[in-house]
Amino acid sequence: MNRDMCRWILEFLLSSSVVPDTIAKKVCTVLPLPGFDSRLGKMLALKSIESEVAKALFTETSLECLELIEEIDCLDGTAITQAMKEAYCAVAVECSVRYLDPYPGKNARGLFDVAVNKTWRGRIRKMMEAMVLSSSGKICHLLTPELIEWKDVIESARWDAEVCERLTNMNTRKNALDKVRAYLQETRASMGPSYLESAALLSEDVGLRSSSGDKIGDAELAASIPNEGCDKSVSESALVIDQMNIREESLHCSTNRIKEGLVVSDGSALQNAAICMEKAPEAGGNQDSEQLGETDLTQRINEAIRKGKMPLEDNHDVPSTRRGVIIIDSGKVGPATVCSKDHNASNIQAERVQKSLASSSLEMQPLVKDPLPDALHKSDLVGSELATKAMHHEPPSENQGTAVNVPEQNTCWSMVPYQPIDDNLKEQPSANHSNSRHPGWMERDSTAHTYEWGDSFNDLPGGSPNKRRKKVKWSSEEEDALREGVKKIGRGSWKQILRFHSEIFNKAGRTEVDLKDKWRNLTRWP
DNA sequence: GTAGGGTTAATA
DNA sequence: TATTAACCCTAC
Repeated sequence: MNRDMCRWILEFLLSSSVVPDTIAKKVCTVLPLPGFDSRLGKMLALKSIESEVAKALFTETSLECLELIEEIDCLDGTAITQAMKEAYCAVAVECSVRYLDPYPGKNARGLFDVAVNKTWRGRIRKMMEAMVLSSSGKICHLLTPELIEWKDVIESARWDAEVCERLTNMNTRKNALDKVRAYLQETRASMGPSYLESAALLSEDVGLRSSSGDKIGDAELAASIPNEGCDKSVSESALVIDQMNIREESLHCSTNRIKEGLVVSDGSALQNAAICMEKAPEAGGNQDSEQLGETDLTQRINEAIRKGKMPLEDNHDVPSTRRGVIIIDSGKVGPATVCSKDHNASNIQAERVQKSLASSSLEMQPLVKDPLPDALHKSDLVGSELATKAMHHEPPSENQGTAVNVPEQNTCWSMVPYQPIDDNLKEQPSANHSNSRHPGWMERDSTAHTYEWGDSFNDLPGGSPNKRRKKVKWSSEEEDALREGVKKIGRGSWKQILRFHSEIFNKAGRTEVDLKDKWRNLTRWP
């Protein structure tokens, strides 16, 4: 089959939302694929993300795909949009919170720890380190202040039961779905229709115009076809097929390889030498490559990574799989990231990382005590609450996600009432709340009489009970904490906001009622 | 636990 | 004295 036709078909399949993901994947495996451009690489990554959206189940695959798209966009000079940043952040949060349970059963806490290690202490921390250590001025656009802020929150959930409870009361999955869908919609729109769709539309137009007596030339035909990645001078010339051939000669990026092989992500080589990759073997493939197992391939890549920087020329020594391999080298030392359905190779990588994380998690367990008392574990997991929790959380294993039956793209069976963060919305009743109450000595009972803070304890029950507290003006720190709490948790969840920033609000002995009153003051006047 | 009306005290 | 912020009370 003509390589251009293969490209057009693949582009159409990847760009079409109506083509089932399974069919697109199947075609990818049977087409004799040519070298690919960044557009197809991006489209394939988008398709992978859409696949997870359809299952309402986010894994690190989506994070990796978003990181890959960011690198492609940077190379192409495409701006990294706010929607993409928000989507990445939301998925990162969901990838951890999905394993979170404020009243964990056996091993539940360990799974959350592993997720935090993989996503936040591994992936995102490396981003931060790369930003700090990078001498080339490499900027990771996905590393936003919001993401860094979330890192602290997620980390604190490992030992702070209140944060843990607050996170589980937030519907991070729906938030991630919303953000990712918005990003996908925006990106699909910006990428425009596929070549086949454009050609079909154009042919209709040509037919109409021909019938009306107008003529259309080759140049006009070519100019009307979207042709990202191609020089303008080329796009202005003659036939579209010629353009596609020229583009193919000048670009070396295999979407198929992204999907089928390993992606060793690294920035500087992307910036300095574009994407260095193996030329995909033509039909029949490279015999040596086929004889080498993917396990060997993975080991050799990891070995190269362990040594430090993997020289570009070394890529030629890396045996290609049947579909090839993309090696993107930046000189950054890090584990090979797996972005594929290539289970033989990627599972080995994943297992290696998981073993490492599991061992570190086991080391942590004797040192970190579960902050929740046993009584909470027992008393709260009863009746309808238990049922609600079962709905709230999917089985705490990424592998189990594939078993979830999601017949429709927009269906999320494990959805819980959305916890709004909009100031104008009221928080939904919490599915998880403790019946236990442990008021601090500074915390007032709303039904009790009040006292001056300066009063001694001896004055309290027996003294004059109706004294008002001395007025304590709100500091800017308290106001900022309140605004942040309302933004993140939602207006009306004063108790949760109080707990979230207890270190700030406790200084002046604020109560949840104080927070409510203060917010009323802050929003009362324009 | 929260909302909303009422009260009090500081300040211009 | 009017305004405002902080605090109190009570119904839900």
